[in-house]
Amino acid sequence: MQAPPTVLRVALPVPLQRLFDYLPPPGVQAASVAIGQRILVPFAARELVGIVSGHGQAEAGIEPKPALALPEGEPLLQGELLASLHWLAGYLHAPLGEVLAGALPAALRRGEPLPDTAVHGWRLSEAGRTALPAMRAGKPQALATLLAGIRDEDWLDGEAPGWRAPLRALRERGLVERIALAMDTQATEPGRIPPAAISLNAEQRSASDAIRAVDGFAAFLLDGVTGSGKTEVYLDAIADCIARGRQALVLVPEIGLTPQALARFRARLGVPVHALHSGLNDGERARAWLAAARGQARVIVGTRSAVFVPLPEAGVIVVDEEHDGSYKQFDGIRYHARDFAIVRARALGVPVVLGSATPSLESLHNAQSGRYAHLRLRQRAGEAKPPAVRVLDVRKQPLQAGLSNAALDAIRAALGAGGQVLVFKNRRGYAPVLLCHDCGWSAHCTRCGTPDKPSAMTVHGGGRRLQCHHCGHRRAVPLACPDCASLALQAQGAGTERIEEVLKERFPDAPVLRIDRGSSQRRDAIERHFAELGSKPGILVGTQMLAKGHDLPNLTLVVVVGVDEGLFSADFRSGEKLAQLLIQVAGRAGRADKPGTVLVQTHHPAHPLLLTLIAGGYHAFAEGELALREAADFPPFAHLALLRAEAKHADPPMQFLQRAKDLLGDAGIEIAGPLPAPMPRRAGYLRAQLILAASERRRLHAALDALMPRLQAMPEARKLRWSLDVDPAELY
DNA sequence: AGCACGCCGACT
DNA sequence: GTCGGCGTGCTC
Repeated sequence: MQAPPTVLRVALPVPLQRLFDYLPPPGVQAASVAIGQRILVPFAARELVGIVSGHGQAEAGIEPKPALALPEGEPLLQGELLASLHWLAGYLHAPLGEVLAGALPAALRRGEPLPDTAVHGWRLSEAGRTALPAMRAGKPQALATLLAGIRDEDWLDGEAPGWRAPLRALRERGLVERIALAMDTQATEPGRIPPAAISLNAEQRSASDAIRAVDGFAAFLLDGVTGSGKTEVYLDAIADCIARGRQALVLVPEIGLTPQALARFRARLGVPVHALHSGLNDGERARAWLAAARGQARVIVGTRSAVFVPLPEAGVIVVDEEHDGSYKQFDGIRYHARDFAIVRARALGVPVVLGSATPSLESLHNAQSGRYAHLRLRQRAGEAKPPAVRVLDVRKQPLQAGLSNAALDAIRAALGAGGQVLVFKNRRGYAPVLLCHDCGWSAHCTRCGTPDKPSAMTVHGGGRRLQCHHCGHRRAVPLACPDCASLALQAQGAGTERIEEVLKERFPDAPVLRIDRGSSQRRDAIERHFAELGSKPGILVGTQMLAKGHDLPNLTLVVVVGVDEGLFSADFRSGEKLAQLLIQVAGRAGRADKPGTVLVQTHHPAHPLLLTLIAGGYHAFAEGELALREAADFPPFAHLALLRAEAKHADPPMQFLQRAKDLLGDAGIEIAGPLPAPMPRRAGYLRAQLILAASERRRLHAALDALMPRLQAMPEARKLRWSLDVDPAELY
């Protein structure tokens, strides 16, 4: 017979691979505290919020402290989610406490009380009904008209964007009142747009039938060209899931969660759709997370971190644009939301649908090996033809801000025919370098780069500011050359700002809109830009942010510049990324009845990636690339982990990684390095890395299981910053 | 990771 | 004579 527990084993958000024992708070029995409950405990000289992860007896020699409080009587993490998070901590070789804390929304991680998840609605008060007929036309009046009947806040978010400002005005005058609604009231709220019948073509139908037919876990790769209507298939699967009384989780890339996309889901599903993304404040995020935990949120659409929502009544998980790089977290807990979504779907026993026009090589490989069901959508809706893609050889051609005369001529022709043009730059931050025309001096970051290969700073802010793209360091452009005092300092190369300038000069009659992180911090800024342009002839200039998103009905020409960096990058994934980007960008041209053209400017017109991509499309490229990956023993044919280290001096990282390599000994895995990282200096820190690879995942993890505790125990480990990245997205 | 403790340099 | 630099050590 087991003695009753006296202590609670608590997982704390500290980088230590162990649990800590506490007595329950005064007056509470240890046995009455559930695993998964939040618990406030004293830890060294501070207070931390931990998660109860077990019960036990106090160990000899340790006097456990009493916990301070249990914020609530019920566990926040339980069932499948808790089990999956345990698995994730093991897979990432990360401390359980950090993984569990990372799964909670920030407000709950800080120990704040559980928010109210009741749904609220607004309606006119008695005074409001009296005042309405006499109100002046305007936003408050329009909102007051809507509020003649009860409207819940989700409905208002979807159907009356920006309703909060006029509401404030009405509330201040006492014309409206807030009412708590029951969930079912909300779902059947009159005035909600009824779900439109989802009509599917034959391909969509068969994909949808395959998804509907599964009972339990199955993974689907929904592999459909741009415009083939993958969203219709998602909507159908979600509608089916709702009809069966289950919850649906939809993951979308960071830039994919637009108000329009949400509105579409809301309108088509006819049930409340809960958004979970970085645009929400902590309170709103906690509320959506908890609403999912309580089964109140039936459809949750969110970015990367939404993969951590509890789904007590899960029915389906969808990962849109599954190849997108934003699913991988780059700091802290380095998880991959797509991969964790698959783990969760398996544990939940529900289907998971991975959708993309340009699937990751991992997913294609899994589809080919039969682990995923491969659903292809080959038809573009609306009879739109795929665009004609042409390579423009710019060797020895005069370039203006990186644009050749041939490209400029094509832009002129497209504008002349009433079309819109997208000038897409492959990577932000290449080039606009400040150069002295007299002596050749150029501006470099003092904190980054190596002496032989200093890292150039790029010109921003209309030519007045310099910024380092590696560490973010900024300074003003000097008035004169520091070396020769000449005043002939000029920006060289073509960032999007330079391209914009040249285009404005060349095409003074056409609107030129630049869209990148500098010019449009917020999502709605992009929306405004698009609205501004409408369907008039004009030119859009931008980077990655323009690769997908809004339909531009009149977009007839896409010019791509800066692909050459992607063709010859050191990273094994750069070819895949470039191919995906080119296909995504090309997919934006030639909607509806207008044929589109894509011009790819390059100094390497015969590069196999470009030739294969143009002749055979993404799948032909992927075939070839998979063969290369197999020959080179790279993912998905090998499994990688990257051990990174950095410090203010060069030696400790290299020595630490060498120690790690020695500890690994002959563990039966491939080890490369330690090597200085390709960009070895970053913000004054010197970085190095050790690449670990194995053809079998088990062997890699067995080696890491043995290595990690020994690294953590090393005294040197405290003197530098180091981290392990399992399944790194990039090798630098 | 924090945070305290501890032991050496430039300030009122 | 103190304030404060960050090296070292610990956290139930």
